Amino acid sequence: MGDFVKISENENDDAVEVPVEKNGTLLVSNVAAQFPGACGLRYRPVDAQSYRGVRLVDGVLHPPADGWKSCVFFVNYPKGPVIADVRSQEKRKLEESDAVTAAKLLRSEPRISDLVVLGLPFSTNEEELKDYFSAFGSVVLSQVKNDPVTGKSKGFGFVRFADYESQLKAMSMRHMIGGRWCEVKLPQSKMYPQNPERSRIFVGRCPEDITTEDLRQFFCQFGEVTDVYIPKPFRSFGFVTFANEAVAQSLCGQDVIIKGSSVHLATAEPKNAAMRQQSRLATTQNTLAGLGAALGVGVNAAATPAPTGGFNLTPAMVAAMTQALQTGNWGNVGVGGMGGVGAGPRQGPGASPSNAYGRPSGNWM
DNA sequence: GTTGAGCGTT
Repeated sequence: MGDFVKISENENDDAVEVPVEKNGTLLVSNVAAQFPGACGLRYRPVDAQSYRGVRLVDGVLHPPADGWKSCVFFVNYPKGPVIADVRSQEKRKLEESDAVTAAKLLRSEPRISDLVVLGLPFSTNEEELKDYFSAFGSVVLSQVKNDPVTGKSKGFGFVRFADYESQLKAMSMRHMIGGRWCEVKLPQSKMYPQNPERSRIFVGRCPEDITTEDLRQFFCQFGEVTDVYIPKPFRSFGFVTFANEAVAQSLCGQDVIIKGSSVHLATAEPKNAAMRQQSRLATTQNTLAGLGAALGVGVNAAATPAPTGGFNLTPAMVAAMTQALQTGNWGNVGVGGMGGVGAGPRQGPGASPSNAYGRPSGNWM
């Protein structure tokens, strides 16, 4: 039984040893403690030229057949469409599609977010909270939530940093504040509302020898896979369900190579739901056009050729953006920049310094 | 004057 797993960010980076649980599994949370934002692991089996994902169930990573000691594992991050990995699977034979171009452009820094601080001493005030977290970087928001009637602290609050690096640092460790261990997490309110129907993708053109395990191994590089289904008798397609619907949606419309076969990924929504989706998209065209303008790209959900210089966003990209517009969360779409999109609140480094102790403007609707 | 998992009166 190995005590540690060697994990590194990239092939050339030094590995970090992350402890294995008593039952031989590895917790994603432990990986994320060393690699903030990590959502999974992949590795190179000796007999394979492509990466293989580590099985992930409910935040628990299960050891591959050869165990944790067999090789170094690499960190997966949820940065929206994982184009680079798809392309390596395809041996870079395919032309760069519009979706790939769009995804590369859209794939910038992760977002800054307010962070919830749990477990504060009831005596800690907003100034002390800010002073503590200033050790990690510039604090642009510090709040302690009080009981409306008693006026006393409820023992939790919120902080926000001016830059994402500070946020990562603060999120990657526990904090001793006023003599108590406190937790710092992304707020629940910022989590994606998951729609089970949109978390599932259709995998078409499957070869007959494909197994649910093949699909699971391939798709877990993009995010946590919660279910794989191949109808019996074999009908050349299957379904893969992700824990995060944005991951599923980011893959739709692509062709990927699995076990040497080009399979097609599409939305698994029923037809009537797809129709409703279409009309919903139509209503957001103006907003998306504004987004496209901000990014300097053409936006066209029908993927017709752009006049000049720009490129199109596929329906899958538009779907991901639409979701972001509706939830106010761009985290899994990866659209960078604090301003100019024209949808959703603007908040953060650009906000006035007098915001330091309160009245955050980030209301996320 | 007490408490101790959680999620934000604007």
